[in-house]
Amino acid sequence: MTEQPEAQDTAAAHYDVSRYPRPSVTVDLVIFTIGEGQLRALLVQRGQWPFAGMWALPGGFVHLDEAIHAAARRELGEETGLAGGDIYLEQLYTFGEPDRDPRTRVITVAYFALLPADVSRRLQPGSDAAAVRWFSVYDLPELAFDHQRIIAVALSRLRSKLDWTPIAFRLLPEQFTMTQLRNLYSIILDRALDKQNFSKRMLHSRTPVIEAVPNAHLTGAHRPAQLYRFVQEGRYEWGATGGDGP
Amino acid sequence: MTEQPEAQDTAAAHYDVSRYPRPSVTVDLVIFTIGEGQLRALLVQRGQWPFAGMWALPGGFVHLDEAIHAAARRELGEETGLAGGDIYLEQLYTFGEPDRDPRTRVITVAYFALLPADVSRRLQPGSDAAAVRWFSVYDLPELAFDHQRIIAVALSRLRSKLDWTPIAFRLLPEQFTMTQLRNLYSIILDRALDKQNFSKRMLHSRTPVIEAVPNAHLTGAHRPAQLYRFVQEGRYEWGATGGDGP
DNA sequence: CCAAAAGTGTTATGCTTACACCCATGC
DNA sequence: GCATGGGTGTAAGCATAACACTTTTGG
Repeated sequence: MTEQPEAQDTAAAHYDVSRYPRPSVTVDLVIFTIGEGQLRALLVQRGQWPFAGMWALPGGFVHLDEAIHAAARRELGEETGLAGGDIYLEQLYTFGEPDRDPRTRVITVAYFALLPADVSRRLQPGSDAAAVRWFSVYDLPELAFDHQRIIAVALSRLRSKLDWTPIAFRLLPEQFTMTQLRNLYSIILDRALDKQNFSKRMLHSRTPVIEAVPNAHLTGAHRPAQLYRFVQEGRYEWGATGGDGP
Repeated sequence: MTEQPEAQDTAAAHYDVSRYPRPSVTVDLVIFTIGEGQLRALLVQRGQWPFAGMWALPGGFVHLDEAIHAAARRELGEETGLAGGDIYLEQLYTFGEPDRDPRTRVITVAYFALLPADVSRRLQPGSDAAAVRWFSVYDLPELAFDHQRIIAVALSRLRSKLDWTPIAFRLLPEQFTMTQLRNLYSIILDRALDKQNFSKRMLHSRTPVIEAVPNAHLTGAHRPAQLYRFVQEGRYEWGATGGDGP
């Protein structure tokens, strides 16, 4: 029977539910951003047992009166100082091996977030002088708990979503050049991409996803580059952003 | 800080972890099968408050010393009588709105399972004369909790995985005709599929996924149909079956 | 003038789609 | 022999991949 431990019917069954031993439930966040030509994730250094001194994903407990996605967004805000709900946040997977935390049984619902490059650059990670740092996902330190695996799963999800959802734009400023966009894909997919074919795919696809910003050009050391913006053509199907669920 | 509620460091922090209020954690199962030309899901009728008399997904508590995927597989065995680990089982999503269960805070990790048509046909659902039944996913009764939504998410996941993973074969017997396979896709995707093009896609794809069984034909009312089988060409990348994780 | 980066065009390939057609069996 | 479902073939269209080329700026 649903919600019943041993498929037993008892008259007082609706009181039993709270008598069973309960695990702790946390959320852990894989916060991605693009910085200095690298895909980076935000990590915090642990101050105490277990895994004292090691780096770990930001996270925390889910409050009893709080939705899981709300806990994830709260943690995101606490960790980055970004209050707005405009940061991409998606539930990743739930990890719950009995021995993943030596203290007690802890089940963690992992989320991943995407910070636009310009946002994370303005950010003061660890403004309280705490040990909070961006790490390249291809050069991670030894991680606490099963966080290595969580990041691997997050990276895998990010990669696979890259070419069938417009998720990439959540890592870029509102306006960007074609080269920036291509570099983003190149960094995440970890392989070279043909300049022209990439551009064609983006601009001349059946349902166009980006459009040129009129009279907007990025002036730099060489020929000015056209600026593009993402176009949401009537609400795109995102994975899961604001609410709780896909 | 990870695993800490308020990002505070205290000396006795490793004792604090178990003092915080903890939610109950369950697993709920969306068990799919193909029966009588329909995509069906297994439901159980609730005997008590809350939602007494209504239909719900099979599920139960995660034991404290038990991995989540182990709990899901245990429930699958209890509900279907199938002990083997050869049934496809994949973590779907974690639902945890504070009010989704009127008894107390219950977070549920939803899984979906795929039963081959021949297996579910041999099955005695509700052998203990309990109210356990297969329902067409396109004609569901009113459901308890947020189970309607869980099924919707499961169906969506099943559909999207259909054409980039060999997940369909987990719903068919080991050998099947091309028409059976096409009907399966047709039922799940809820649209007609061209006979020849479907066959071509299956047989002449770059990495072939099925192969003809030599000298095996299904004899019926008309021309005998070739039997095919799935070919795993060196361990395919499944979503998540046995272990815990994608 | 020249290096560097932006942007354009052309061809080949391969998968998908839409159809038209033949084959084998039971009644 | 004929209805029914199983199986094969072909041509058009679209998207991608590979690659050579022109344009525009700053120094």
